[in-house]
Amino acid sequence: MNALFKALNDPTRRAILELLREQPRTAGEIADHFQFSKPTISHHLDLLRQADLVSSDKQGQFVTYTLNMTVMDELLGWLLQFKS
Amino acid sequence: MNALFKALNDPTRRAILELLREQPRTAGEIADHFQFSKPTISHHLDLLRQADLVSSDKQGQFVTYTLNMTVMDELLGWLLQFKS
DNA sequence: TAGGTGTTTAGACAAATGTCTAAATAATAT
DNA sequence: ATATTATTTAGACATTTGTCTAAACACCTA
Repeated sequence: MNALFKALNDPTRRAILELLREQPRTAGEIADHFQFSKPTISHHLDLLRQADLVSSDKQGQFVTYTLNMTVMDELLGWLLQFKS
Repeated sequence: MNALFKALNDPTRRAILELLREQPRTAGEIADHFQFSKPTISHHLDLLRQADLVSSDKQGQFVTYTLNMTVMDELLGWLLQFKS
């Protein structure tokens, strides 16, 4: 839960999630959408992976990142606890 | 949205929200539930207020904090965008 | 085996964060 | 008035965070 909120507490990381909502993308493709350096984006992806918000799959030299919804459900559950 | 995620990115602040879920409480009552100093809790309450997650109401020397659900709905909306 | 491309790791650094103590403010009670 | 209680403000300080550049690693191609 800590890693989840930590990962979500950054606008760039949230934008990455919204980007991946459309389709999986490679690290490079993701980086191209932002003005930060590739190492910076790589670090953001690492935090998203630590929170289990994305999964990564290496195919050759490319690493493809995919959105992982299951952990969002955990957040949803936490949130719904307040709606009652 | 930034202030919201920032406010949620701390276990103490999330615990405060869960505490206020039961009923409104004064700053002192809230502080009594934690081992941190009162100024520290006061600061946490300030961040929660900035995110509009709680509202505060001063009556005499006591300040009562109340959970505000409307902004949680905003988060819920953001979350549901991924569920489709 | 080289050289090129995609990605991550390492290390540095300024800015933000969470905590504390001491002091200030505000309301109440004697 | 003075002291007591409730809360916040101010300032300090160590830790964490987001960013960068330079270098390393991994894979591919000729």
